[in-house]
Amino acid sequence: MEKHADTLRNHGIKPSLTRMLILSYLTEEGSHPTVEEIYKALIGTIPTLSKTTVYNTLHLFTQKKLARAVMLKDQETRYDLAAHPHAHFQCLECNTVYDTSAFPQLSAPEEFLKHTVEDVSILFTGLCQSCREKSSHIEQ
Amino acid sequence: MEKHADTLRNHGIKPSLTRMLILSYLTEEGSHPTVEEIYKALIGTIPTLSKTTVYNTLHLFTQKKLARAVMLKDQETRYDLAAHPHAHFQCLECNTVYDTSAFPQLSAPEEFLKHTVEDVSILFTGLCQSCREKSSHIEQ
DNA sequence: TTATAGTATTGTAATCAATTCAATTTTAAA
DNA sequence: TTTAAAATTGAATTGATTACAATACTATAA
Ligand SMILES: [Mn+2]
Ligand SMILES: [Mn+2]
Ligand SMILES: [Zn+2]
Ligand SMILES: [Zn+2]
Repeated sequence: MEKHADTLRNHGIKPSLTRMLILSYLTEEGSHPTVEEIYKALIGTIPTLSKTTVYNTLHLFTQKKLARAVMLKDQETRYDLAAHPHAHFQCLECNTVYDTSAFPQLSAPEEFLKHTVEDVSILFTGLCQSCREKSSHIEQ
Repeated sequence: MEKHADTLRNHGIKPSLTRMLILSYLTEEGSHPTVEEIYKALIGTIPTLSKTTVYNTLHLFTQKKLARAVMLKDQETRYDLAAHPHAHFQCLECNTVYDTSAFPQLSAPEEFLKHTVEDVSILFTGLCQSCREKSSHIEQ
C-alpha cells in the first residue's frame, strides 16, 4: 500500500485512501476497468464512495500521466495504467480486450513530423481465438 | 451522383437519395464529420431528414464496410470513408484531425496472431504545428 | 488546542450522444 | 392496384459523463 502512496507522490498526487485504492485496483485487479466497475469493486471497502470521486480521480490520474483512457470500441471509457505502453486487441464478438507485452514497432509517418507527437494509440480488432473456435464448432 | 449510386450498390446498399447525399458529404465535403454535422449540412436539401436516419445510415455504411467510425479523443463519433485506410493525428489543443496519405508500416504483434485481426486503428496525439507556433509566439 | 484555509469527497441535477421503437412513408414486386 | 418489404421519421428513453454546490477532511498557524 505504501508502494501506491509513493507512486501517487511521484506523479504529484497527494495520496488519499480513495486514490490509493483506485490505483491498487488498476494495478492488481481488473483489466481496463470502467468507472462503474471500479465503483462497484470499491463501494464495499469505502461505503461513502461517490461515483463522481471515481471520475475525478481517473481524470486526475490521466492528467498526471499515471493512467490513460484506452481507446476502444466501447461506449464506456476504460482505463489503464500508463506505465507500460502497449497496444490492444479487442474482440468484436465478446468484447474482450487483450494486451501486447510490448509496443509494436511503428514507423512514424513523415507527414506528422512537423507536429509534436506525444502519444500513439494502436487498436487491433477482429475475432479472438476463443470466439473463432466457438463459432467453428457451431457451424458444422 | 450516379458514381455514388454505384458505390452503394457495390457495397450491397440500395441507393436512396438520403444515402447518396450522405455518401456525397463523406466523399466531398467535411472531413471526419459527426452525425450532427451531417444532419445540419443536409437538412436544407432534405427538409424531412431525421437524425435517426443519419444514425441508421452510418451504421449501415459501417456494417457494409463503406465507412468506419474513427477512433478519436472525442465524445461524438466521427466517420470516415473506409476506402483508403490511414492513420490519424489529433491535436489535443485545437482538436483538428490530420490524415496520413498511407497507412504506417506496422509489424503485427506475435501475441495477436492466434486471433483473427480484421482491422487496425492508429491514432497519434499531441500538439499540431499550428498550435505549437501560436504558443511559442505567446510565451516570449 | 482551536481557528482557518485549502483540498477532497459527496450527491443531485443537468447534459447530451446514442438508441429504442412504433408509426408513417416510400419503393418495388405481384 | 394490392400488398409486402424496406426506409424514414420523431418522440421517448437510456446511460455515461459533467456541473456544481454542499459537506467532510487535512494540515498548518495562532
Ligand atoms: Mn491494456
Ligand atoms: Mn481520416
Ligand atoms: Zn471473443
Ligand atoms: Zn492544434
